[in-house]
Amino acid sequence: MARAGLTAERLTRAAADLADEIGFQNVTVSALARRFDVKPAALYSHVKDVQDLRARVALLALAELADRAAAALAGRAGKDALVAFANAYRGYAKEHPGRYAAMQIELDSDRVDTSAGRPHADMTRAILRGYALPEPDQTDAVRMLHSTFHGYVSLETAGGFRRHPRDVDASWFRALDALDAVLRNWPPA
Amino acid sequence: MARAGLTAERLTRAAADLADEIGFQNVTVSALARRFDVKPAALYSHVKDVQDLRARVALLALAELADRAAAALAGRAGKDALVAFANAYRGYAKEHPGRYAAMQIELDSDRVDTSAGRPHADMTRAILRGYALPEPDQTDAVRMLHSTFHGYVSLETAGGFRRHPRDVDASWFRALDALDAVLRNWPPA
DNA sequence: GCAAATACTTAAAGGCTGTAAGTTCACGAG
DNA sequence: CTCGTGAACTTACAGCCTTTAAGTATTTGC
Repeated sequence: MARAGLTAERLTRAAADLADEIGFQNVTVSALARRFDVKPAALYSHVKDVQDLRARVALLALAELADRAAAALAGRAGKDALVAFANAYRGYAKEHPGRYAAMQIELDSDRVDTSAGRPHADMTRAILRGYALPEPDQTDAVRMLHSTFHGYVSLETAGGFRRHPRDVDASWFRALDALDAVLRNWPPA
Repeated sequence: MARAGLTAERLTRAAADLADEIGFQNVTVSALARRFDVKPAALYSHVKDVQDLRARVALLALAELADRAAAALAGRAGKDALVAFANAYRGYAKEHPGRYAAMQIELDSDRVDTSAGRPHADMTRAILRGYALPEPDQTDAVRMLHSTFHGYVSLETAGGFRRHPRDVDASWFRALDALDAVLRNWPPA
């Protein structure tokens, strides 16, 4: 009986793919074991429990998205950077719905600190360089940007916009226009 | 053996309370049966299955939130209305995290159409009355507002803003200022 | 007061998580 | 080359959850 060659990393990648295929909620130790033609118990040597597995998927997704966003941001500034980042974000979420869903779980702060937490915050701030906002406005703006991106993608994925005929991409670009406008003219406290 | 007096409505309300207490994910037929001192199988006379139970909680939450939002909106216009609606939304989500989480599941469109779907869309449009936006800008703005509200609340609840000392309420109010500003001066296509 | 509808229980199958103990394979040391 | 040790995987099992089917008890309405 040849061994399957399980690894925490291989399991994580496979779990991420599984999440994109069948939904993050349906990623289970049993389903993953089935994919490797192995008994469920075998996974517990590589992964603590199902929470651990899901957290690993979340961190993988955070890292992947950070890479994409960094690439999109390279050499751009101002609205260009804003749009590129936003589209990278939305594109990743649409392409990898399971991974994106994974990112929304609550991670232990130690896990996030030691890995993909920093890059995100730093990068979102990079978008704002062109708009020259002082603190704490910058933090407020970062939070608003992240909220809008996440909210839009999340509602879109959940089908929340499907009840109106207006083109969903068009609304997205208008939202980016609006964000650019408000960043260029950030209201005083 | 006195009967428990189960009803779809009573079960739904109890499930909603349970969701707020232990998290929507943890709302299970068994847990709910335990709360009524009844065997799990008893619930299946009143509710189709666990999906049905969860959908009912979602619809309950949608209706409750619609009521609150309507009350908040009464007699207000412009930025006043925007802020009142937004605070009602966020307040409900923070007060009822389980119910709020329930609202995010995908509902069969027939369910939503026949109940709490309409009021929401109509109400959000009521906010915009003071800003006099033509279509399709109005739809775009509705989508952006909803995205920002949902995104902010969702990230806040998930602890996404906890890594920075900036006051979370302050950022929220600045986001509302920004939304008001952008609505008053909606960028042309 | 009785028949029929309703409310709930018992029973049971099937799936998932997770632990413990057993077996088998791979690999380095002698 | 073979032996032993540790890692990889399986078997076995306990516990919990969902859901259906069949049985019992209680309420309701005629």
